[in-house]
Amino acid sequence: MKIGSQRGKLPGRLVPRSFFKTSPDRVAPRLLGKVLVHSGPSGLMAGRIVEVEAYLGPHNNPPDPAAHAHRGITPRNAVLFGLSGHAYVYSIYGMYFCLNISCETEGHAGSLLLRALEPLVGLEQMARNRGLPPDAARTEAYLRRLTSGPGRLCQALGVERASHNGLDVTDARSPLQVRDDGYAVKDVAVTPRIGIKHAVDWPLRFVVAGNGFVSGPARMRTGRVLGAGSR
DNA sequence: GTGATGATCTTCT
DNA sequence: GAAGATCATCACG
Repeated sequence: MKIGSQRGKLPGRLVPRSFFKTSPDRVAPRLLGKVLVHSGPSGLMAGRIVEVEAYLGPHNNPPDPAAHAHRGITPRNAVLFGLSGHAYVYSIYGMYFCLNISCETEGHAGSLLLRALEPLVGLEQMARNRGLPPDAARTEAYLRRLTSGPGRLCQALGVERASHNGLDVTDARSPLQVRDDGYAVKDVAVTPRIGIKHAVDWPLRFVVAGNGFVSGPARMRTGRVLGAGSR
């Protein structure tokens, strides 16, 4: 399929690279409400970003011990040290993938982990990719299992390392894009990051306050709501 | 609802 | 050789 041929069908407008050029803790809250779009062999799928974690680059003071870039560049994390706005996809626990977007300037290796989407387009295909039966009722509990969680959203959209690592999400020709459809998030809440062993209480996880597609146990789905003007 | 357990393998030391 | 930015399932209350 020719990607360019369906450019006009994609929701909203492309988010420019300049959007990603600042530090992860500043970009992450602003990324909430944007739309992740994947146009691949199995069709168009899209979801609204409702949960993002920030991982600070090794230049940060103090350094972020939970970040993959913490000990410097390796073959795995090389994408993070390049231009901002590129997909960093890695495999985790031998069975899942996680999708990040590089940010900050070249060499600074800031990273944004996409942790949950609210599914918008291509729900049937997402369910197939996740190995779930189709469900006409589409209860919230069912929809949550599609894209609530970093491993789940990659599986739902068919994102994996071999074909998606290094893609430019700010390129109109890319099968993986971040787009802005004008949706405005009301409140952003902050919590500690999930599933890490270091810097466990740094407030670098950002969620759309009150959104049902945020991942994790109930007590982790709410947090301190950021005041107006801080985003 | 919560907490524990195991699956499974890539990456870096 | 160990750790790891996860998830599904199970027991329990």
